[in-house]
Amino acid sequence: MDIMFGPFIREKREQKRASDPRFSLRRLAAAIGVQPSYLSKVERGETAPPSEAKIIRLAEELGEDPDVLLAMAGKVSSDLQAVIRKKPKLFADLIRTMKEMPDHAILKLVREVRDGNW
Amino acid sequence: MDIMFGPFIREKREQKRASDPRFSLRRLAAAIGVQPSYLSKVERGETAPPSEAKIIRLAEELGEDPDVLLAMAGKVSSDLQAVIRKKPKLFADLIRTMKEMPDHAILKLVREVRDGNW
DNA sequence: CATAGTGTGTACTATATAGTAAACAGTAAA
DNA sequence: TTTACTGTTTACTATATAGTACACACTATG
Repeated sequence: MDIMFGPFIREKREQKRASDPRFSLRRLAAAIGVQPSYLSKVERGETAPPSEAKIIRLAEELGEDPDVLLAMAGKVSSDLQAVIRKKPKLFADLIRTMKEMPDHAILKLVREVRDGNW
Repeated sequence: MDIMFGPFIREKREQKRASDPRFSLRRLAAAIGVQPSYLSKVERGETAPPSEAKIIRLAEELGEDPDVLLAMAGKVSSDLQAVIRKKPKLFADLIRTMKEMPDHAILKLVREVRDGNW
């Protein structure tokens, strides 16, 4: 799940590139603020995925979900971590409980809590 | 919230030490597998908190909640992170939604989900 | 055929993380 | 007064993280 980050980025970039020359490796690298050589190595999985900040910039440029890209890179966004750290017992409990639940149950729960049906 | 980790450990250790000589700095250091000099620096906040593994050993020895100690050290346990990474969208959504809820609401929700009232 | 742009290979580098090892000074008991 | 502890100081160190800088070879365009 970790080796796929680079190739996934490459694929998405090349898809976009077919219709938009701004998605050349060099131009994307410039857009997210890294050297082309570095992005090249990242995309081929020769190097570990970049920092959280660069991954979020990539997500913005490619129109991908930052949490998903971070997960592919073996990371969890620092803002989520901050939420957990403020109430560690509560959130540790919540997450370990929800771990056992099927996707649709979590989805439903989130919707109901957010809609105030709680 | 980060500077308090060391002093908190020292306080808990000294409390235990009053009735149990196994909680001298040197003995506790040996128990968790670090040099006394290192634990000394950690307890005085001279050095950053130890690795997750050592913090968990500390929690075991001191009878504290590992998630709470990790939070004080500015960390989130890697098993929680793994849960989030497996379903990043779902859990990112869940956590950001629950962030706004009061403690008792989260607590109640966890209890009800766990008791199957869901 | 020059030049502008493509991706890649090679060689480093700065900073953070997570500690070790040995010696030192003080206290308490045998 | 030696022995066995206490906690601390000082000086390093290995590994990981997150990249940079420059040169190279190739392709397409004007």
